[in-house]
Amino acid sequence: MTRWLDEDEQRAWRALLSAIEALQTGVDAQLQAEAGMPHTYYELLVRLSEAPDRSRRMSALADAAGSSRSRLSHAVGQLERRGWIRRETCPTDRRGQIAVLTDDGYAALEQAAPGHVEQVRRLVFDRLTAVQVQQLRRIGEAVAATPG
Amino acid sequence: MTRWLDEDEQRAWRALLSAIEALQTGVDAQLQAEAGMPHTYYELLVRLSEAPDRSRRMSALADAAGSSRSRLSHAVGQLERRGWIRRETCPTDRRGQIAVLTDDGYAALEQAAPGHVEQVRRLVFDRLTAVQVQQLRRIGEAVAATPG
DNA sequence: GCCATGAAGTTGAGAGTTCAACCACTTCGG
DNA sequence: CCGAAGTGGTTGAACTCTCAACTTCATGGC
Repeated sequence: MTRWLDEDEQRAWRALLSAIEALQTGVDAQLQAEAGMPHTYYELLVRLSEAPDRSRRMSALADAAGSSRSRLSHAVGQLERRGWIRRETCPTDRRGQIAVLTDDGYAALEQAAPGHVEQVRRLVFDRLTAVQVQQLRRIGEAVAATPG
Repeated sequence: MTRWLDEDEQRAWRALLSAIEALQTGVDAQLQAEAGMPHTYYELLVRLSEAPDRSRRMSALADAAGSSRSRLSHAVGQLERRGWIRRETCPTDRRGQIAVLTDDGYAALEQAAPGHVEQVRRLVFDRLTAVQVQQLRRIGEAVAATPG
């Protein structure tokens, strides 16, 4: 006995899917073109830049960026090759790795940020009222909340 | 002179990113596990199933599903190999191709749909009030609207 | 009619993600 | 202490997506 989506839910769901598609394409294309990295990589740099000593344990970084461990490993490998991140072994747990944002990485982030924010504004905030921004936050938080 | 995001925008943006991440992972994992296809493929089957004769020109299908031409070509190739879609050449435009949902494809969709809807409900609608669903629709439509 | 231009689709290579193993190390029960 | 189970992280293969050519066919101006 499947409870199908009613008319309103259907519309909302499809609108959401279209919005997500537009967002991802727009954000990724901009970052790829102007900064040579996908949005997921940008997010990693952001999270690292906000952390104490610009560094974080791999798994903490994965959680903060909403990434799987595997994805993070591959991504950090790539970013390490570019010299934007450096790996250090954790002193208290020899299994652990610590990802550190390098100066070059920080510079890359600083250089990429304005264009990215501009694009986010164009794609999202220029299209919404202040009230809708509040609504969006509530909705986003509800959907993002872990208990699935 | 970059106009950075203010506190509220920042929160809303991050909540949205987390929500999108949770959604994509949840939806894709469910469909992959129970139906052996990613969400983008599922969308293609849905759009075809709704079209007259269960068929559509490639480019119309791409637009309807919010996909690039290239992505669609690859995807239809894959789905054709599974016998879920068939290609026909367009009678009025010899460049054109028409994607047709096969009976097997329709069956696959019918089999996949309940679990998918269930998951969408769990991830989205069970977490929102009716009012929020309306809000979400408005916001989604605003963000999805083409004029970038 | 012809040619330039543009639209419809496809293709292959490169990049990122997932999934399932896997190794190294830590923790916990006995 | 010792072994079992669990945690942290990596790896390679399979898969999907993007981007930039490229082919084929339609169209509009001359």
